[in-house]
Amino acid sequence: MGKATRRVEMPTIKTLAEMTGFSIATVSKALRHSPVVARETRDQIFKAAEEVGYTANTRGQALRTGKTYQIAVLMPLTSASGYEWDGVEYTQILSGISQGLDGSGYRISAHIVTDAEDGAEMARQIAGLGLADGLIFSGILADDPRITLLAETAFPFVTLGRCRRDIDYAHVDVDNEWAAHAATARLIAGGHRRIALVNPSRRFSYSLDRIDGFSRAFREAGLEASLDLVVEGDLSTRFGKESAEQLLSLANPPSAFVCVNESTTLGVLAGLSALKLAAGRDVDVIAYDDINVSAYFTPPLTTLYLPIEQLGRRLGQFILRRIAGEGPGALKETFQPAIVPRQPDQCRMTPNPMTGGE
Amino acid sequence: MGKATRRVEMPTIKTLAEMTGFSIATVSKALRHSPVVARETRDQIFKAAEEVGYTANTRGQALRTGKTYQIAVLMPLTSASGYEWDGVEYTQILSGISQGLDGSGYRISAHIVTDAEDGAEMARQIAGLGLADGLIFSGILADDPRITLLAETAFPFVTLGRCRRDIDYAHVDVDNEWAAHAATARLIAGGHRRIALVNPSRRFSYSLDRIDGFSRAFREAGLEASLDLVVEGDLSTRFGKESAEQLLSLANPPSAFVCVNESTTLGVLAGLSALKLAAGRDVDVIAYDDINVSAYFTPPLTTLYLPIEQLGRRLGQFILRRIAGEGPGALKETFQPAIVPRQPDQCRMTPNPMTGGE
DNA sequence: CTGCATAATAAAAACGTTTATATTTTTTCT
DNA sequence: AGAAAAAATATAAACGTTTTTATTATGCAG
Repeated sequence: MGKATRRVEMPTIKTLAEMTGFSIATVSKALRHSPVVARETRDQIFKAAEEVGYTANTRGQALRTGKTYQIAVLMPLTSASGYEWDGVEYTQILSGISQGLDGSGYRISAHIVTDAEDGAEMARQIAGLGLADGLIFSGILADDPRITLLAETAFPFVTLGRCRRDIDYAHVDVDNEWAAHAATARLIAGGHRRIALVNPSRRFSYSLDRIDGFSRAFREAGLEASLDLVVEGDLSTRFGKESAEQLLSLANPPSAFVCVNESTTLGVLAGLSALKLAAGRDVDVIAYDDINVSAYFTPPLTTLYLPIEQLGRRLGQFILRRIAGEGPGALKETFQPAIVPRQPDQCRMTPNPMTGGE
Repeated sequence: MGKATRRVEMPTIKTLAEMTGFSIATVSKALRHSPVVARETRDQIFKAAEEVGYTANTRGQALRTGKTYQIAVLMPLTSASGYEWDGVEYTQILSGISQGLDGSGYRISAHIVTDAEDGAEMARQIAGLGLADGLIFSGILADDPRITLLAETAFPFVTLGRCRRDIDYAHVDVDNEWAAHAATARLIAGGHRRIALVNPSRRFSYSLDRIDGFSRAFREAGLEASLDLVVEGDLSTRFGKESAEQLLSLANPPSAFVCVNESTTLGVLAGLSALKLAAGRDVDVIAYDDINVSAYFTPPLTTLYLPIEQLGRRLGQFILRRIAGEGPGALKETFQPAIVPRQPDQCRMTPNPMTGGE
């Protein structure tokens, strides 16, 4: 009447009750395949439902059951202006989660958080107010307040990454220690002795994991790790560029880089180029590869490929199982990255007398 | 009792009613700042609310009002395997939308869609079942079924991009015709005559816009547009590389490229590199810059910078106004990209006798 | 047949709001 | 002071489900 094109009245459970002559209770039970209702009546009700195109009203269900049929995902964005590569991998993560949730009726609600405190507050709110039935988040700190917070409640959550505290919770992770070790060992085998590690802040758990792997590779080779060449910062392209420039201007510069993600890698390459150096010729670079694009860098780089979408898929599957009541025990998985060699990664500089292998 | 750590009973409107001695109706009205309730009672009720940390139950509100306090965002992902740059700009878009929604109480629900049909079905569902109060989507086709569908209903939506049909709807867009014209004109002024346009499929509205601008630049210079050098495909890095290789092997190859986004640009650069050519030396490349990273390409490229996060912010603001009842009339904005010169973009090849300016 | 399980369905309450209508209290005016 | 008007609050219904409890119908043993 008043409003233009008033949406046609949606059929409810009551509609079906009137159509079939059964009570709304029976209709509800039938729709949920309850065994107490006779097969024949159930069929009848389903027929009616199909006829009028009935779909359960999520709001009614939500109120009654307390469920939202939503999975909240916290997307960490620094929102540093001009740093717009930030979080690019999140599209793939969301896509993966979405696949993992497929067919379950659960939807994704995305929440942008700008830092750990913000994230903790958001987690508290989501769990406390029941804004979602489950929570997924990443960017895990060595001592992550969100994990300690949520682990105390019964609220289902799964993390992408592990914290360093001994807490029992569902998670999916990449074996960062292994990956950093593999990259570093490969470079050491190629004759490199001064290797830079372009890393995120040590607050992040995976930052520490990478330093561990990095150190182990040196230790296993009987060498002293070039820990003075470990730099940490945001993962922006700018940071990569500045790091490369700064490190290469040192008295005892690196002959190779291990880069934490593609954004910084691109920055490092830009830094090399600004110094008239080239990866694969003057310096070797091995990169973590979130979004499968390093193959197109000039030159193509050796990478540690992280199947990010697959991780996302697992996150989705795990959160569903948590919501279904399963404990965190079996819901832990660590993916081994694949090393994709695209360069010989042989050191072309004479080993520095100060640090070279003895 | 049974369940471990049974979450403490949340205070409801009823709790407040009992605490203050008023009826739940009065409490409800007070909380919503209704003018009918006396100032003094309102203060009393707010004090009680604060005391017990009351927050309105979204599910109750949702059922009663029919509102979900959610904005659905359709994220188009081709999910072509190995093409993981796809949709990288979406993180920024979501971030922008989130900012535009800030303080409104609205949250974002993200829906991954794989193609236009999927997207149309999802739009129909969201609007039909009232899964959200508003809808935002992009990847607009010249004749987009979602727009025609939704424009018929009263369901609030805002698009990122415009379709080519004469429909009145809220949208935010980039002036693609202008941008393609600017890039092409700059290259023509630099002496280029054979210019390639690496473009998405012509199904997309903005693809056509870019061809229009591209053509206009030639027309205004009194030249024939090199329309044979317009290639279309998905916007993957691979597509960029293959396009560059294929175009440069033509008998009458381009001396410059206009690239549709950074993913393809990187591919084009990789293609050039594979042919032992370099941008800025043998060939000029101007790129659209979604995620502000072209500055770090080697060499830095001249780009058309799209303030994508800003677009997102506007999308958020517009959808709120649509939901508040405002018509689409004033909710239309077209952003002018900024051209960021980082190369001279001068043609270094002798003009081809077949097509050179006469 | 009566009584009693068992199966099938119905009735009613509840989830937490909002809102239309009804009631009470206060104010204003004659 | 008393009636009418205005202000403040209360009652009750509704949104669409699910679930507990109650009712009716059916089958079967004694």
